[in-house]
Amino acid sequence: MRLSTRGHYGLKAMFDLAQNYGSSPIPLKAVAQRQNLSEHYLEQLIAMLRKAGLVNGVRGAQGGYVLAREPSKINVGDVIRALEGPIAPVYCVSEENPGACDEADNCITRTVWARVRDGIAAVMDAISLADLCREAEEGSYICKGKLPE
Amino acid sequence: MRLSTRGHYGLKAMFDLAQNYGSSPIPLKAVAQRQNLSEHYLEQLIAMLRKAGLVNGVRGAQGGYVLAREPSKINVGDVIRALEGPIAPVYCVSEENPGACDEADNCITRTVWARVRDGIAAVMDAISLADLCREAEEGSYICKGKLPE
DNA sequence: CATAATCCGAGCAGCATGCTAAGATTTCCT
DNA sequence: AGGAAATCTTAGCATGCTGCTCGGATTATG
Repeated sequence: MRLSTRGHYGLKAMFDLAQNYGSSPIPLKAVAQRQNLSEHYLEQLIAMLRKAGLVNGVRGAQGGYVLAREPSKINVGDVIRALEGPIAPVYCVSEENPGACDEADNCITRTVWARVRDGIAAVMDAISLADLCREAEEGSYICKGKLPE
Repeated sequence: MRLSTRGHYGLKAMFDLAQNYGSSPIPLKAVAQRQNLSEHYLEQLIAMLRKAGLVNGVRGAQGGYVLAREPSKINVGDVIRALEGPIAPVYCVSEENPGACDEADNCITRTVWARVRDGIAAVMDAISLADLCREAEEGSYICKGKLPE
């Protein structure tokens, strides 16, 4: 039940771009340094985000990346789906193209996974990049230590 | 964001045991056949469930497995944690022993993962094996086809 | 004592992850 | 014009996890 680093790093990068939204394009090198990520690896992640229409690249010197739309119009679910594919605790309840049960599949467990899927999606779709920026601004989060249990 | 087959198959097996709760021990072979799973593979999964105290094994002929407590006292979260480890979309918000942020980790994203974690746990902890048996009994589920979007 | 079952551990092919590396291309700035 | 800064593209690769299989040891029943 784990996210890969793609989603993890990718959201950090998108948050970084959201914080700098409105200014000139942000080069990946700056994002990588601020977020402490490998620049080359980030290139691959941002390519996926670009293909998903979430960011635009600006080539050449003084180029970089810019969010394709306002931070309030991009939510965590968008970012994660672009990087990790459709949300699906198991293949047969994937958000897109859910595989059919095989004969003996007992669908009771499917209803569980569908509810888990919807729970995850509900959380992710309710948080926009703008929300994250605002929370960071307000300092309304616990940081530099353990999260509360 | 996927469950491995351990959680998937393991819950099916536990549901099977729950449906047969109260009778004599159920041999794994029967579970494997009904749920269409590899018996040898199931052995490994059930070993994890046994170590977690969720099932008891009865050795020898006419042996098998029995739930360690009433189906209403075992929920989906128990099963999944036994098979997949603590719920943690990313390592730094694991339910147990959450790793500390490294210096540059931007904790805003951590709050997202913590909320996702809690969302998953809330769903899983709210469903008991008894609930699943009751739903199966009532037929209050959509089966043999696609789940509703 | 044969049979049915749980237990235990080793092994292993295949796949996804998380990178690194090397370059081709585009654009800005001087 | 030309160099520098950046995006883009493709390939490759080590490592670890997954999803099994296999063989056997142990224990109880009848």
